[in-house]
Amino acid sequence: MSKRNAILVAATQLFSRNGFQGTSMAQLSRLTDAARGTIFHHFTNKEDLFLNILKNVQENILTAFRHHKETTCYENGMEMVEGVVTFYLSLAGENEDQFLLLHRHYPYQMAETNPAFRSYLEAVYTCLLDIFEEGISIGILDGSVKAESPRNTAMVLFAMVDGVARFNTYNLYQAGSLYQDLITSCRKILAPGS
Amino acid sequence: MSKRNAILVAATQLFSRNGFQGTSMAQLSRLTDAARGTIFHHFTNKEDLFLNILKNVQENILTAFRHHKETTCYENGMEMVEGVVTFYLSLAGENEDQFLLLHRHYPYQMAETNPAFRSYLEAVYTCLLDIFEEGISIGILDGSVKAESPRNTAMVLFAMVDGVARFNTYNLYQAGSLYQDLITSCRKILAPGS
DNA sequence: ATAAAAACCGACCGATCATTCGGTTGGTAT
DNA sequence: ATACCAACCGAATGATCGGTCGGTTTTTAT
Repeated sequence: MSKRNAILVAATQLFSRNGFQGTSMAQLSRLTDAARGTIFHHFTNKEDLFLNILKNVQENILTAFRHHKETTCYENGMEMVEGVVTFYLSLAGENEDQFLLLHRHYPYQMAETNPAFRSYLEAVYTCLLDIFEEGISIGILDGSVKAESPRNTAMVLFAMVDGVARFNTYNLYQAGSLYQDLITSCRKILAPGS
Repeated sequence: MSKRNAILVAATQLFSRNGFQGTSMAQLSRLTDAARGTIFHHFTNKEDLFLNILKNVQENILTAFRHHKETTCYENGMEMVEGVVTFYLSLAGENEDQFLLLHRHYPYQMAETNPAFRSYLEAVYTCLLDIFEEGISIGILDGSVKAESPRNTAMVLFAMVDGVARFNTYNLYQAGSLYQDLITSCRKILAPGS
């Protein structure tokens, strides 16, 4: 792995666990065995490093979902939504650092003033909401789902799934066993009335 | 208002908007017209200041819900849950800074090592989940709600409500009009099958 | 083999950080 | 009037911060 990549990986870990402002370039230098000057050779400044991490996160998530969509097919819309929810949770489990980064408030704070941050974040959430919405819309056509506004229902659904995932990162309760309840709630939200 | 209180209010604003590590005592001193020494007269250090803020947040939320419970009564469990959801959203709207603080990751990071932080956060979420669970349990008894595990259903429900509230703070989309969809989803999750 | 380019290094810089401390002020009890 | 104490102040401190720069090593292309 190139040193530039090693820096990105280590910085993702540090930024997600200790926060952007809670991470010093000295820490990052120690963790990567790269001199501080080397880090600034690859990235113009600390913020640029963070932006590149966010770019990685965005590409990773978009690629993963594109691949998921191409390699799986479902009987109907309801099954597709359920599959997407399951895939989202497993992806969040495999890439803990990247998702923890998205669960911190700092990226969204940056997005208020820096359009580059905003566009990466928008890309992530637009992608996620689009997939949820697509499953819902398909489900409405094939009769497996009933929803008034597919977009709004997708938002509420995603808020629920992401909320459960985030609740786990709080480490206040062991909420890991909520998967079944989550899926059940999804089905109830989408199910057409008998 | 006492200077100590003014410091607490201003610090809540700064910590929630710029983060704990993104706020300097110099900033806080400027915003409160209090010398830096004065802040350290009232609070032993920056972390102790943050802990006192979290204590305020906890007391505020617990008091608000206790008052809400004492002054309102509902026809059945389903109505109670719906009322609690509505009250939670309005409370979050009135105390933006306090809830934004809870939506940042830093308090939970502190809770990993500092038991005082952990106990305040646990108190908040235990209170919230208890109220959701109570509504669900009452609803099961009066027939307005059906749920397998009241506690787990309460968690999923709360994750959904809080997830929507948080989504608004991202300022990526205008998700403010999700209230109706949220309530609808709540009812669908809890509704007994015809 | 050689030259150009890219990667890498760490001492150094000015700014800023949380915290300390010696001292002043204003109110209150005696 | 005196003594006391909590509230308040701001200059000083040492550590740490992000970032720079001149120079060395490694890689690549010719």
